[in-house]
Amino acid sequence: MSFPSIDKQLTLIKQGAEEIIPEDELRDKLEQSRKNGQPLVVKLGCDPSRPDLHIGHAVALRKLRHFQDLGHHAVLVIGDFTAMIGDPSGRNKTRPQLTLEETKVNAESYIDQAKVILDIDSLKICYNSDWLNQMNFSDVVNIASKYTVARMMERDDFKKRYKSETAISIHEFLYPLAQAMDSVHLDADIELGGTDQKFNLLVGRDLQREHGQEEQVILTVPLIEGTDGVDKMSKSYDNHIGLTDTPEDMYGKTMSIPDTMIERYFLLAANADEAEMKRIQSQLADKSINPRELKRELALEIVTMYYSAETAAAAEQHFDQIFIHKVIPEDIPGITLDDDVALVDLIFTHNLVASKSEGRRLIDQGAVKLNDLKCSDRDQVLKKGEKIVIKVGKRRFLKVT
RNA sequence: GGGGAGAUGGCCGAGCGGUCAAUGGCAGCAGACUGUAAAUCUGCCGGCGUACGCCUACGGAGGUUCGAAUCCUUCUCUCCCCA
Repeated sequence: MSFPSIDKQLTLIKQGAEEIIPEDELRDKLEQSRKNGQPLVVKLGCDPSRPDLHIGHAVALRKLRHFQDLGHHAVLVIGDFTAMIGDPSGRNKTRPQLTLEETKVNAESYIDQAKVILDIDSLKICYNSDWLNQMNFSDVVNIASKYTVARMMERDDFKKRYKSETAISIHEFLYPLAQAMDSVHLDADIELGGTDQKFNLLVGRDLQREHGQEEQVILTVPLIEGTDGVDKMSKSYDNHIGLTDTPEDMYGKTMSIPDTMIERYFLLAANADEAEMKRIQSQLADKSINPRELKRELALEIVTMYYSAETAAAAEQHFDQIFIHKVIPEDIPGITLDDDVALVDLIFTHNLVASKSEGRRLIDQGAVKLNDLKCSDRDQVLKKGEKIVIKVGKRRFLKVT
């Protein structure tokens, strides 16, 4: 097996990376591996407590893919055991604990989605319950004795929670230790993770040292902000772009990011290289391009990544139709009326509004259109057999035939 | 074991006997405008009723009061200090 030059490897590895600790050890490891023709073991842990992946997860997955492309040995650790603990990282409260069965189902869909990004043939997948489940209480006491509370409290989120007087359960301290044991078990050379994982990744180094292993190098990637441009992308904030989203949604959601996020998305979500980033930066800086055009480019690129160029082009066309030409889409839900019905009731029962109150409010605000005509009568009744297209806001439609 | 503080709407966070369906910020929704689902401005933002109204809500359960998110008792949970 031959590897690209060290500099070439480093360039790709560093692309979009937040931190590499310590960088000179990475270089050493790369040199060693190149000399011996021995690939590095690169570990990425994933949390199967949620089944849906989004492009935030994809940042780390693509980084892992980079290592695969360089000829290294990628290992995806499914944290089915650690999911039972519930990683508190970046959270301000304890995560719900899941059972092994629950995580198993999630893990399968996770792998299925990760396939789109990773080279599945050369990927090693393992479950950390395989070794963590074997440990007994005295083993746990033993590794727990290797770490002090003061060190645990260095972790930012623990510190914050402690300061803000929110609960920290003892078992949460075990999470970093468990994750570190994964590194020991795999004798990992490099571990990847989001910036919120930095502490956990560093614990891996400590435990490896305890076990007489060469310490892993850690590489963190930024956590991408969600489509609101404010919070970290997360399903629970409802600001995520899911890997299994339809191409239309994926395109549309990308178009909805604030302008300030354009650069970041290109770098983290679209894999833009240095030259491309430079171009984008200068275009944004000198205003030689309408930011909208960059977003189109971005959206097209992202959809292409997860689907195909043709699908992406179709998604773009779909978007233009609806949002620029404001055409009513083809595939809207349709119903037939068997009786006269109040408009408010109809849009409520078909989930176009969350409550009848909201429906009335929207009608008052002129947000409801019947066949493209504003309807301002909150008592509007639709007659049986009437054919009409109802539009609530810009995106909610119902066809009555 | 002892002493103290606290639990408020999706989140953060005011309120501390009536005027509280509860200030404000964030998120969300809509309208205008536009470059799009960007930015900005405006409006809405518990439910049910066409307005007055009714119901449900301020950790749970009781109680005091004409009246409680606000006071009392108790339970659950959290935090701090001392041992």
